[in-house]
Amino acid sequence: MTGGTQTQSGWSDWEALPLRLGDAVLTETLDGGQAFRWARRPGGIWQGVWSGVAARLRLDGAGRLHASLSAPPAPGAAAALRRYLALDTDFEALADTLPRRTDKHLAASIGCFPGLRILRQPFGETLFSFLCSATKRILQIKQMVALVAERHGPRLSGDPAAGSGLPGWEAIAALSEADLRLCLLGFRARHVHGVARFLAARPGWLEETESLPYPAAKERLLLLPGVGEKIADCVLLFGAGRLEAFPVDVWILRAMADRYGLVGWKPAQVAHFGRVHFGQLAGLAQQYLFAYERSQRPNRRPAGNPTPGS
DNA sequence: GCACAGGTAGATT
DNA sequence: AATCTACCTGTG
Repeated sequence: MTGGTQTQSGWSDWEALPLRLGDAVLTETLDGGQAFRWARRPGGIWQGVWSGVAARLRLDGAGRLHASLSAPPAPGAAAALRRYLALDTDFEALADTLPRRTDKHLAASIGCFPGLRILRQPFGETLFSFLCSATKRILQIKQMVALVAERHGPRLSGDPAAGSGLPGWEAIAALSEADLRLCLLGFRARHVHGVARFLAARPGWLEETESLPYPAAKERLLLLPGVGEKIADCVLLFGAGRLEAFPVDVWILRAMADRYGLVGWKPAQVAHFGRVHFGQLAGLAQQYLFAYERSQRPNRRPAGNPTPGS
């Protein structure tokens, strides 16, 4: 180890990124259910890990985003951060092409989260994360994923507080279903284990899937155990930048029923409506609607809470 | 103590 | 083809 403040602290100097956004929007982007490996630390610093890179993000008083990487940085870490944050994509301009002039609710949702981004996470890690997501809250998904990383993933260099990366699919394939259950995955362990074996038998399958056009890529993801329509679309939206992917979950079903009058519509019907109504960037629209809906009723049960005494 | 959680898959009608 | 259910388990 040579001297210098960077290696002493374990983190590189803060560097400004070409991004301005509000604190609530940053929180929604990093911790709103796209990614599950970010934690807010004292001082409003977000720390996250993906594909062997550990990064810290914070906003300055003017709302500009600043980043610091674990030191010594992994090769290509700076480029990995730009890709992860999709800095080459102008989401505000894209949001402007959504039908916000004719869709009041969409306009309101965009207005609530100006600058909301779709992350471009590693494909394989996104698949793993969303296999863990079935009927779990974000906090619990984060706990499961963190346990798998701590127990079975590679320790990152630099600051010990940088944590561990997720194990790759080859490493997951070496785990038993019981190992995964010990990480609180529950019945999801069988799905993760099944996917790991599937991928182990097909080298290059995942990479090829990521490179295919959206319909073909989705068709292939649906072959995986534990991957249905919703998870396939989440993996393609958050892990492959396919902004046409339109995941339909309980929040979107609620939004469509309450805001668009689509009461009683099935997920497949809502998915079709989304594609037609929102177009090629339906996934971006979905993220605004999702964020808005969660902000309206955070952590609340459906109305009609039964009274225990009756 | 008990329903619920950003679902999926297999059984049943 | 549409609807019902089991699957795990930490939180509220």
